[in-house]
Amino acid sequence: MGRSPCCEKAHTNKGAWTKEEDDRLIAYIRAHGEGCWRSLPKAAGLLRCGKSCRLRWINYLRPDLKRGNFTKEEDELIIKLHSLLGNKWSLIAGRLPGRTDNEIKNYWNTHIRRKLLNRGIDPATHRPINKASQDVTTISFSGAKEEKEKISNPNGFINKEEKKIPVQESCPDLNLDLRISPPYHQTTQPEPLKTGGRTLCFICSIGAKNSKDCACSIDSSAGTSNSSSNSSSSGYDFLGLNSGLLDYRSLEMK
DNA sequence: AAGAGGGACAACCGCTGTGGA
DNA sequence: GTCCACAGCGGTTGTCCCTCT
Repeated sequence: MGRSPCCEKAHTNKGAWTKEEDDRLIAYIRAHGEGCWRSLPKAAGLLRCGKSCRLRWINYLRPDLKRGNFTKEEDELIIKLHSLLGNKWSLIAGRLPGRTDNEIKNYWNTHIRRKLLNRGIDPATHRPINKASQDVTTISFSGAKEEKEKISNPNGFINKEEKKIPVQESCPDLNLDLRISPPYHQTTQPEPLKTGGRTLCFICSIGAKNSKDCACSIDSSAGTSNSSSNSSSSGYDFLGLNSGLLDYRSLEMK
């Protein structure tokens, strides 16, 4: 049994894409649009697997991609979103126009992770490293895999660049300790966020419908009491998520 | 100058979710 | 309810390039 391979591997190219392959793929998608990736390589005359074509298009050839360095604003937005969503790179990418999940994932692993460590913040939990064990409720779907790193730095110093930087001093300019608190009180219009008569959980409200983290079925009557029209006064339209649209300009760094 | 080591990033692999038969 | 094809996702690997010794 088992699943058949996605393509005939013996007859497909692998590795870096050539200019000619790129041109063929672009021309084909311009003419026929995206979709049906399995049959695309053959139709476009490419000796590539459909998955490879899809990845190449999505990550590098799409015309709406924003190339170049990440801005400081993007940096901070990624950090905030990661603290909320964990390694849900596609969701994070969805909030950053012109950026791809792969790009963000690479950028996280190569730049931001180190940046947070230098600030004395655990990139997995977004808490100060020396306080990571405190009982603070934060939003994160990622596990505590980074315990190893904490254990490997028992003296409170991290990595080569920060030999002289005690972790104890967490960054003064960025508070990433994101929390959810229960509704302060019911507003006059305690309408839960509903779509088609169905109450949406927090996960769904941020666009992760049907995710395994979705709690709609678990607690559909919890009454998240969100009101997008009066979110700021209730303090419960968390990051503007009730509207289903997170505008990063509204994210304010403490 | 040359090799080692590490960083950055493109690409691949394997798994999961979804929809149709 | 089950099987299968497909798209999409996240983790991992491969490779290039730069810096250091």
